[in-house]
Amino acid sequence: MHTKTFVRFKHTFLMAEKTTHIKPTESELEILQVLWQHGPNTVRFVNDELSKSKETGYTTTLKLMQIMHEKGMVNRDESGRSHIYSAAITETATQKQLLDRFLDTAFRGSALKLVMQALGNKKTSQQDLNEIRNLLDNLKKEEK
Amino acid sequence: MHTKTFVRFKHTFLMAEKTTHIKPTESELEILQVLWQHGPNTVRFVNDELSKSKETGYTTTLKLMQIMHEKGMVNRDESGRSHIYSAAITETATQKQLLDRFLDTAFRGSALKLVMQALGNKKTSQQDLNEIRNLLDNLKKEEK
DNA sequence: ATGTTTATACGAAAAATTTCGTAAATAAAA
DNA sequence: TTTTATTTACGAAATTTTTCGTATAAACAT
Repeated sequence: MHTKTFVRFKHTFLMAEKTTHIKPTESELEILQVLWQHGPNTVRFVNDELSKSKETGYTTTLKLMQIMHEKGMVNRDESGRSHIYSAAITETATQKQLLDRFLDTAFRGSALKLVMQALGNKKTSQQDLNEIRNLLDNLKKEEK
Repeated sequence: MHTKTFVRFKHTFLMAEKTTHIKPTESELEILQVLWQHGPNTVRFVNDELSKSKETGYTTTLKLMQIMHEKGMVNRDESGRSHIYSAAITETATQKQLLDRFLDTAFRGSALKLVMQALGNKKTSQQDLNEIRNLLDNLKKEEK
């Protein structure tokens, strides 16, 4: 889908084509994960990867990827007999989208609560904790 | 669905009714949010709340809440004419569930990436940042 | 009492997502 | 060449989620 939004900028209004609303389903996300992780690949490869963690029929994966192509979620190279699919949206952009939505629906928008849950529940490595600490320091500096 | 799990406690094994696999759909989650935020309430109230942010028919909300009741996701008091629904699962337990799942599907399990996105994207308040810092300090102390 | 509003129950349509079977084409193997 | 395997295309069934219409009963107002 496609939504138009008004965005205030200085003293003018601009139309912003919001390419938002990439809303991969759970299955689509699993496929994107494979493509992000391993780069452009065939349906066969993706299906083999998915098969490692769950039952999945070849034509099911194929159909899903064809649909994703229709939606513009993946590109495909049709030059060879087996088509090569690649993600058309970046991992971080998608994560940002999903996170925003998730934050709203699950944590009523409170990033604090989400972060605390994420850190509290899981045993996070010492190194990761340090990285977060650095990020915090940077954020502090930025707002002078 | 309902699963039973063994939980080790001291030197004994106990059967724990794990209300695991609560997988509220997006609509169900919206309803739960209202119940968590405002406490036990009627379908009418919940529907009015939802109506503030989106189109929603009364019987639609009713049906959803009835289904949620069947699933054991909410309790209801049928003593009066208008039934009073209340959340049967806690907000934090549900958040933990959803977060775990979300972490896997969207961030491939990396709490670090998720946290950094959450903090990086959104402008988090100074106070929130401090709270996180405290949490980090506590986590540091705990592992001696 | 009679009509109007407001509830629940419930079936079933509508929409979205996922799974699968089969046909047709191409490549590879025998 | 002839079979066998692999691939895409595609329709449609199966599932899940969401929405809605209608019947029925209770409460309320006139």
